[in-house]
Amino acid sequence: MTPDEILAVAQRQLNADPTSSMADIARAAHIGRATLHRYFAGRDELLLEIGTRSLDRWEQRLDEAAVEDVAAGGDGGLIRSTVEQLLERFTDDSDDFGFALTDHFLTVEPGLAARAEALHRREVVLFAAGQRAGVLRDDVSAAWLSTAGYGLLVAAREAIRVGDVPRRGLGALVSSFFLDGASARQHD
Amino acid sequence: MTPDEILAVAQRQLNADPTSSMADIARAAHIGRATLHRYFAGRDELLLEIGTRSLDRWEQRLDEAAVEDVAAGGDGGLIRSTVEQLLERFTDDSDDFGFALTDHFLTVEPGLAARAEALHRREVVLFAAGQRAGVLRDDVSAAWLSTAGYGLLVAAREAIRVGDVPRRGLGALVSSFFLDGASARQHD
DNA sequence: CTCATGTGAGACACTCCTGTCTCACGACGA
DNA sequence: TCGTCGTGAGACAGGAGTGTCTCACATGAG
Repeated sequence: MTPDEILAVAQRQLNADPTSSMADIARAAHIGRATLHRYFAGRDELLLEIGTRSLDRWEQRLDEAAVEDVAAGGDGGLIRSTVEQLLERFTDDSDDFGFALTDHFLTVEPGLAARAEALHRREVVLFAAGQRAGVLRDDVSAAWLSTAGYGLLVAAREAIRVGDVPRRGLGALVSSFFLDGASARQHD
Repeated sequence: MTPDEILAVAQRQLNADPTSSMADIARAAHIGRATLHRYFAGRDELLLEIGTRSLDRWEQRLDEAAVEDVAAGGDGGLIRSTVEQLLERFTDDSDDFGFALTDHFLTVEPGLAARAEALHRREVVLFAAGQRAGVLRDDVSAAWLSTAGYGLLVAAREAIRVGDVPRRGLGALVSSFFLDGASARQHD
């Protein structure tokens, strides 16, 4: 069993129960606790690795979408579709990294928090460009738009947990709600 | 120091650090650890009490808003303003009970989970009525609308934690975003 | 003044998790 | 076949949190 496979199991286990101990994780991976310690020196290191990978994924999504280019371009339609695409990808990713969204250790660890803050700022740049281009409302701060998107990801994870909503199409649901909100649209 | 005052301190402490121990909480309340144990038999009981009170508050908000009556009335405008009012109240309450939104123990504890599920259903009734009245979009489930509202409360708490957004007016921000989303409105 | 009550401080045993270590086993290549 | 390497299992000590108990002290009522 490779470190990557162990990490995947650990993520699943921690998503199910964020308080899982090293012994719980080792059991879920069908390996000895000592073996788990050979790969990851301690629980903190394991969490740190997962947190790092979740930020890697986030960063990768922003890179794929070329948010800086899109923002600089100022094309409203492109910005809007980029936001949609990002939210759908994020929603898919939240399957893997869901617990990282709200885990206290991961939000407190200085290195991770700094990286998360930097990625957050990249998003804010995109949202601000959308506001200037007239496709996103500008009566609220771009930072709030980004944070609201985060909240909807937490909601998506919760909806899956409870089983309220089918996983299929959840990404579209998130991005659609993000853009249009809950009101009935007057221009159908 | 009364039990209520102790609980208030405990909530503040747990909001700041959800992993706080009984000793941390006692220290924050400037009381002895034994005294804390006299009021609350154990950590679980303390958390349970806080969780119960957060659900009490939630229930109280739904009662105040008379959601069943409003839903049965079918008046679209009233439903809409009730949703706005609820979200603003919830946002204010999240100051006190923020950590309860995502705490694992509180979402897992069977009694609390059952009560939360019941309150969630009351909200869904209101949202469904809004859909029938034509003021809320009906291309997504009413359950998702309720869960999305929950996500925005998590976002509001996060925004305050980071300091991105002034607390004043945050309730209006949440309810406005919930209803209208992030898109620029075409009919300004 | 005296006594009862509530409190803080400390001690204690217990549990759980962690991190380390050793040892025996089995697979695998030389 | 024989060694090597990775692994699982178990033992161990240390630390942290919990829950209980005792005791000394202060406050306040009678």
